[in-house]
Amino acid sequence: MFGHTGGVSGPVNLADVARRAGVSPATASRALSDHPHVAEATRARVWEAARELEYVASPEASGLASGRTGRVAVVVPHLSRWWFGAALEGLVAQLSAAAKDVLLYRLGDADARRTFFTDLPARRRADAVVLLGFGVDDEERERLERIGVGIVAAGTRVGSHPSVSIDDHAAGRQAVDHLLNLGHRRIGMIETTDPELDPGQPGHRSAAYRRALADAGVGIDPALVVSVPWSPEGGARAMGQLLGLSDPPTAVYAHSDEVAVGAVGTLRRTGLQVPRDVSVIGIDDHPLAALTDLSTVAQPVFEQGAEAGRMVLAGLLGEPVEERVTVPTHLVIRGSTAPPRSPSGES
Amino acid sequence: MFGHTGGVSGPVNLADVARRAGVSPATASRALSDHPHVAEATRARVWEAARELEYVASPEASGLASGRTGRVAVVVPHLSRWWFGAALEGLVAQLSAAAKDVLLYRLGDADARRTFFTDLPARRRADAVVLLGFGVDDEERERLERIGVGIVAAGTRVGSHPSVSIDDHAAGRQAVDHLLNLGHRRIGMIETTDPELDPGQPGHRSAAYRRALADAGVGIDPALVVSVPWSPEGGARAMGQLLGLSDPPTAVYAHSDEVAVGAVGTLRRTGLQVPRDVSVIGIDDHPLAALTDLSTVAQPVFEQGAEAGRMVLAGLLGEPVEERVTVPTHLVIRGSTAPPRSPSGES
DNA sequence: ACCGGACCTGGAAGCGGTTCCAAGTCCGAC
DNA sequence: GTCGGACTTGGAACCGCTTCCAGGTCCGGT
Repeated sequence: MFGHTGGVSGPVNLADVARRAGVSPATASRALSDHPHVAEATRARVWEAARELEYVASPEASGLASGRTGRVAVVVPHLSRWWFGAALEGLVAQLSAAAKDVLLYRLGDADARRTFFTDLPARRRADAVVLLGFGVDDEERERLERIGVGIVAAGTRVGSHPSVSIDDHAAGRQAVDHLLNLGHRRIGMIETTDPELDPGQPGHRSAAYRRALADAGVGIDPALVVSVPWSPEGGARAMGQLLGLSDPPTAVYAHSDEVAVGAVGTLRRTGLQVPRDVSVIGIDDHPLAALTDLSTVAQPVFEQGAEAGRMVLAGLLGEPVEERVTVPTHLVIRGSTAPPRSPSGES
Repeated sequence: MFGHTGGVSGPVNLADVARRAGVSPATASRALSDHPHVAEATRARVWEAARELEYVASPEASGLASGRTGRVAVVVPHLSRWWFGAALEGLVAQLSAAAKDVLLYRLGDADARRTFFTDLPARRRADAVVLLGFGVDDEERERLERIGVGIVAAGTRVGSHPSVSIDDHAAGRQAVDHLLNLGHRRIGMIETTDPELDPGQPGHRSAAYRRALADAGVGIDPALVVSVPWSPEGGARAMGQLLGLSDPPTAVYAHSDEVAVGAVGTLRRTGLQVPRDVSVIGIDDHPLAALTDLSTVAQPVFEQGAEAGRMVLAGLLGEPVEERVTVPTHLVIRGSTAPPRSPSGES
């Protein structure tokens, strides 16, 4: 069936609709795009004709003529990770409700990334670009801006463009404070480095850890902080490293649930019990967290995508767009965190 | 920055490139699209001019003129589930390597679905449509075919259009046969019903279960088969139901890993040990399976998306496309399956 | 030296809409 | 009974690129 181009008598054009409705193409066009200054009766007749003919306007033609594409480009670093899929879902829901087409660009590796920002394939292809969990550096941002279309970010900040995200520092504090409140004093952190996500921005989730400990008057032991690339395996490895310390932590704060789950796996394999021997907390409220009874700090992911979608649509309509929306996170206490076995202070 | 339309002196057009290269637009067009019958020197000059000017062709204009859009529409029922994200990743990798734009349509609910097949928004917007884990009934298929573009399916079959998928029956047998080989005779099945996935097709994974038991001479107890909607919670619930039987199963076969993980959760909560008390096996080899040490039947997901992409590209080039590619699955034995505690036969 | 043909290249006609501009209609107001 | 203006409508000029068609060049063959 490939190569077979269309129905019996070729596609239906605006001219066909106009003829059937007994008006000029100009009027038909106005009627269909809900312009003012079209008699109600005429508008109805045109719509009726269009319906009967199953008319679908050629986006190419109307785009060429109007200069608008009706498309929104979405840039993501990953597709198979939960956060991105969920956020994308929220975004797509909004956009398709507004009849915008979604153009998907996945920039997986540095190569794809460079090509994208060099060739700017999105140029002329979309009316706006959404960066979904995709941080860019200044140079990339500048190049992107040269496309001349609206830019919206979700999950990160991009210059002063409208963006929606959580307060990473606050989320980190919610997690670490929870551990502190439980009485933990020797708290490890599994930090994840994901250059795709935030090349420019410093790790707010890490800063929150240091700040929380400082505020609680707990000294920071650099040995308790382990950096790994994002992945459950990374979490497993990091946990192994922490367990190798002469004075291992009684609780561990991981930057994400997936990493936390990896850490829990290592603990189990080692024969240690969670939370009896070690408490573990993550961030995200990944579905996996509920399944594995992991305490975490929940963030509304779908909602962030949806909000980004709303921002894009508002921007496209010329409406004012809030520059910075922060969605709230909240602590979800499950079965992976508990007070330390022996109160801190005793060893 | 919304509404700000482009750089200093407006976008660069083909005419600008042609002028700079000292040729006509016609020749410039031919040179850039690698047509034959263009002198090598001319071609080079044009490319050079295009590079200097950062020329990007207007897809609207070229689409309008050529009748091709350079876009491929992808239809998915979900985005936040692993399978879909992973398959999409494979697909996108192939398509973007061929400079095709990907248009994403998520048809989440019945409403979106109806609208999609009624209005056919994909009409004129793409050169081909890929159904990713998205089954359609005959009526929908017919409407889709009326768009007149190539159709490719991944994860399902759609009429006689090119498709790539696993052999669900074989996968199911690999799982159930594994349990049988371990000595289990009382084997439960957690069946998932997902209308989005396969409205037309019968459950091959279920048929495989019945066939495997029959081949092994094991009678089928209808009470051992539980149907739930796809989700870990569904799996948890189903497991609860199975445990409520007077003679519960010694092993459980779930249609997917996510469901299996839910089942394992219930077992743990009930105080039963896996695999000592009950063995559990799923299908997919979801990353989660490795993390939770779940035995499963692995399927190459990324690869299915990639193959679908290759099929689309071949079809677009007019090359012959295989009608039905079946990718192999293989049993992955992990720690969730073991021989039954008391050999079958004794009760 | 002449001729046919292979190669290159330019001219120009669309592709299918949108929108500016102007013309026409019809009404109420002066 | 005119005249001005608001509302409708049609004509026509693009939007930027592709491609058919034809003209021009240059080469080898006879």
